[in-house]
Amino acid sequence: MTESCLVAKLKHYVELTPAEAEFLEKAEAEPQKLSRRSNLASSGQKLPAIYVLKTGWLLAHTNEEDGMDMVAEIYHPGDLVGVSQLGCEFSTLNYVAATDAELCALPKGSLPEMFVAFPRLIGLFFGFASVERASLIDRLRAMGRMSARDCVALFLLQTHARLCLTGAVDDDSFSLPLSQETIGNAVGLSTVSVNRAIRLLESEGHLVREQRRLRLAQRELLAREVDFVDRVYRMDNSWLPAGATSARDPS
Amino acid sequence: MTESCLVAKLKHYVELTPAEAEFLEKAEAEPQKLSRRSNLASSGQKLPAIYVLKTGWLLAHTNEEDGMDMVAEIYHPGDLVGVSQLGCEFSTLNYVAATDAELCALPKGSLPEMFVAFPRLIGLFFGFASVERASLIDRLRAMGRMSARDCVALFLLQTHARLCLTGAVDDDSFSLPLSQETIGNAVGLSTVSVNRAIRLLESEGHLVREQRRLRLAQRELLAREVDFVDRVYRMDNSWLPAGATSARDPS
DNA sequence: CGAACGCTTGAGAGGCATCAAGAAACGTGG
DNA sequence: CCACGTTTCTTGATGCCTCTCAAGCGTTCG
Repeated sequence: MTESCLVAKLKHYVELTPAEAEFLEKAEAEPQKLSRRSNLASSGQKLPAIYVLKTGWLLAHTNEEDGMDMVAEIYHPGDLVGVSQLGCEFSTLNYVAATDAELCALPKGSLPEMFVAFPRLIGLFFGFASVERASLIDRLRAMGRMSARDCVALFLLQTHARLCLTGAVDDDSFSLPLSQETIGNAVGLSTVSVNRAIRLLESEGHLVREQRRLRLAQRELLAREVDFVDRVYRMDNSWLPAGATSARDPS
Repeated sequence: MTESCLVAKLKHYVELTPAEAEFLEKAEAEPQKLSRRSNLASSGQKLPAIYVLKTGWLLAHTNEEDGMDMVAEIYHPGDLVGVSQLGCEFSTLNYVAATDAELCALPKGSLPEMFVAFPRLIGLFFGFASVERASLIDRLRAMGRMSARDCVALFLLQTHARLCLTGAVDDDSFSLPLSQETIGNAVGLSTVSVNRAIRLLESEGHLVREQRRLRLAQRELLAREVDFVDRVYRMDNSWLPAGATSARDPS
C-alpha cells in the first residue's frame, strides 16, 4: 500500500509515532470515490465527518442561484476537508470535486476518542487550521488592496506552496485543473479579468503554460513583488503535546 | 471576582465542569493592561502565547510601510487572540489595542498539559477557530462580490452578532470604537467609501448613530438583504470530548 | 486654545465588471 | 476517426463603481 498523503504531509512537520501512523492508515483504508463535478455535500445538508482527501482536487463554494458564486476553499491531496464546518450543524458550503477524487471520512463521532488517544494529531489538525486561517487573511489582503494581476499571482504562488508539501511540483511547474472562471470565483475577479491577468503575467515572463501544466518562471521574484509569504512550509510545533506511543485503552 | 468573559462565552455553548471553570479563572487571574494604540506584538516578533481578551477591543493588522494596510482580525472581550499565529514561529501581524484593554496570557508552553487535562477546552478553542474561519469566508465573499454598502452592512452585522455573545448589545445597539478608516482597512474599502456607505445606510433607515453608539434599526431586514448568516450564536458541539471533572494527574 | 484626529463632501480618473462574439480545446457518440 | 456540441479561452467596447486627491468642518485632548 502506498503511503497516505496525509501521513506524508504530517511527517513533513513531526516524526509520527507508529501508533499514530497506524491509526491514520487504518482510518484511510476505504476511500470513497467521487467523480468530477459531483457533490460531496450541499449547502444546508449535514456534513457528518471531516474528510481526508487522498487524490484529486475538491472545491468548497457558496451556492448562489446562478453559477457558483465564490470559491471559499480549494483542497489538494493530503488536505483535511470540512474542518471549517466542524462548528456548524449544517454545512454552509457546497463541496464539489474539481477532478475525479478519492476521500476518506473521519466521522465527527470518532473525534472524542481521538482527543484522548491521539491528542497530538488533534493538535496538528489545529495547527493546519491556524495556518490556513493565516493564508485566508492573505487572500483577503489581496482582494481588498491589490490589482487583478497581483491577486492572480498571489493565488498561483499560494497554490504552488501548498502543492509543494505533497511533492506535486517539478521545477516550479504544476498542473492546475481549474478553469479561469473558477480561479475568478476564488480570488473575486471576473473571468475576463483573470484571463487578462494571466496573459499579462505570461507576457512579463512570470508564467509559462505548457499543455496542462503551468510554470512560475521567476517565482522568487514574483513572490517578493506581491509580498507572498509561504505559511505552510514551516509550522511551529513547540506547543504540541507528546505523540501517543500506543492507542490508550479507555480505562 | 466578576466572571471571566471567556467562561461566559464558553457557557453559552456547553456546561463547563467546575474543574474547567476553575482552570480558566486561574489562568485569567493576572491580566496585563494595554493602553489604546499600544502594541501587544509586532510583525516578526514571537507571539509566545495565546491571549484571552478580558476588556477592550484589539486589532490585528498587516504592517505596510505607510499607514495600517489591512485589518485582519478584530477581537472583542471573551475572544482568544493569536490562535491564527499558533502555527507560526514569528507573528506575521501587528497586534494593537483599539481601546484600553486587559488580557491574560495562556503561554504556548501550557497547551500540552491542557491537551491532556482539559481536552474539551481545546476542542472548544478548535470550534471557535472553525467558526471564525467560516466568518472570514463571509468577509471574503463580501469583498469580492458585493458593493461597498453591502460590505459595510455585513461588517456591522457580523460585529453585532459577535458582541451579542458577551451581552454588549442593547436593543440592537452597540458601541463601535473604530474609526471609519479602520473599518475601511477591515473590509477593503477606502475611508471615503466607508463614509458614503454609512451615510447611505443611515439615509435608508438601516443605521442610527446616537453619540458613540450605533443601532441597526432594521437588522433582520438588512441581514436578509446581504445574506448574512449568524455563525457564532449556535455551534455544533457533538464532536467534543467529555469535560474533565478534575485536573488529571500527569501520572 | 491650538493641534491632531476623524468626519464629510466634491470632482476627476482609472480599473474592473459586464456584454458580446468568435476561436480553440475537449468529449462524446456515431 | 470524424462530426458535433459543450466548455473554455480570448479579445474588444462600454459603463460604472470605487479610489484618489483635495478642502472644509467638527471634535477631542493635551
